[in-house]
Amino acid sequence: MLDPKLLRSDLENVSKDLQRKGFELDHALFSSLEEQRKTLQVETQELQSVRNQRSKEIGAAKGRGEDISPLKAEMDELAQTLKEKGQQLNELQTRLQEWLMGIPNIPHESVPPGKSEEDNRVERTWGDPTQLDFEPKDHVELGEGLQQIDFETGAKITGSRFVVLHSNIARLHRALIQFMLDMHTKAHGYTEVYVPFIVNSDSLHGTGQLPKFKEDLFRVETDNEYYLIPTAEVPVTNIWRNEIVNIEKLPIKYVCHTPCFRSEAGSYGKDTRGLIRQHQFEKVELVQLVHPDNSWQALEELTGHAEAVLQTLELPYRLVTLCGGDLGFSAAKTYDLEVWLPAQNCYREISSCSNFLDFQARRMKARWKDKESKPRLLHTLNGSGLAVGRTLVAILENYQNEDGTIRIPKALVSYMGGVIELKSAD
RNA sequence: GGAGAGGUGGCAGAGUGGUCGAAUGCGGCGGUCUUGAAAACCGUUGACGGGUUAAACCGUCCGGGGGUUCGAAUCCCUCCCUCUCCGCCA
Repeated sequence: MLDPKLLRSDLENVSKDLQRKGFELDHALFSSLEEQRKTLQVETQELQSVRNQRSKEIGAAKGRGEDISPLKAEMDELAQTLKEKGQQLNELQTRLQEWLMGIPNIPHESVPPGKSEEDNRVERTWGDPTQLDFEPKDHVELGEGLQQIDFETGAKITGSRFVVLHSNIARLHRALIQFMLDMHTKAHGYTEVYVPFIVNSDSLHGTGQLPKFKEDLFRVETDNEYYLIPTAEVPVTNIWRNEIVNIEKLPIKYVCHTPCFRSEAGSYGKDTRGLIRQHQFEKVELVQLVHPDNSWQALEELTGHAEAVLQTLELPYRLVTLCGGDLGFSAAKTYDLEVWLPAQNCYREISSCSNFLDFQARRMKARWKDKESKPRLLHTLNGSGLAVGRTLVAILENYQNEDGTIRIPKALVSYMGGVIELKSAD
């Protein structure tokens, strides 16, 4: 959520900045709601003030044993007016709040203009695209060839966009998770957390998935309004919802492995082949809560932590800055890491690292405080470190041999119990 | 699932219709004392919103929502959460 004070004081510029995200701000609506709110709020508060004063007088008069019935009659009318005004104010504030919740974050000035991913800016490339002296197979062909990736059974058990992994590919999938968690805890100073995979709607409002993106979520059928998490970002960031953290604890850095569940509404027909876009996938997520002065530096660092995983696995990738139009709802700036996939002959997203500034923190009331000052909003960041399924895809495709076997990256051999190659007999 | 107890400020904990945003203790901050620190003593210390150049000032908040009342932390309804015991169970 944006700062309402900013909207009141600088509507023109906010509006201009939001256009870079392709968002049209309704000036007239805001101005009119805001004006009504102000008038009503002042009126209501004045009435409340009178009521409080009169009530005290009644109390005092009663204490002296006086007749209070004339005073009470006067109060009846006041109470009635107050009730009406109060209700109007409530409705208005709810409307304003909902409207505000639907406004995306303002893109940072360094975010390139543009409408779609074609306008994203490539910042740097690491490694050379893998050269194979044979026709590369894609991960589906490789996995099915080894009889260790089984989409048909996934579809039978549940439906499309689900998968069953077998034997050493299942193990490699697990090895990747352990490897990533170990790296981020040991080398990058993150604390590992384990969190619920089902969350309530308050948490989803906090990080920005609700109210606008309900159709992307799986709702759990219970009396409570519960959802499966679309990313660990939701439960992990919400650890600090409605909390005030002592400045000495900053920065807070969490790493968390969870499954992620996404309905993928609106992506019908897109990436229908393979592991790239599943309803259920594993992700190791990096989350930071930092002092507002440090969030831009933290974004560079966090992105570097995700890059380190790719580098250690020796997977070629590039780093792009998302353009305004491709930027997510809550983010002020996002770096995507795109890994090279030989079979597709292109780079594909494997990590997304964002700075949200105080946008999520304001929704969540996640604040920090030092000795002298009042509570102030934190800045939040997160990034994939990395998406596990897509990393598996990248390894299969980049480390394939002509006969369809797969070499295991050096860094993973110990996690694979010494296995150095995936073969169909496994 | 059954029975019971409870949710109050950073924490602990009093408060059962008015002068209660809330005693007291701890913690925090400032000071006295001290070469310094500790102890002791004194003072101070909630959040959010409106308002103001700044202040003054005003409002809201005692788990959430609703109700009764001139007036609610306190009474009623409802939901959520925590704890204890029993049952079941990875």
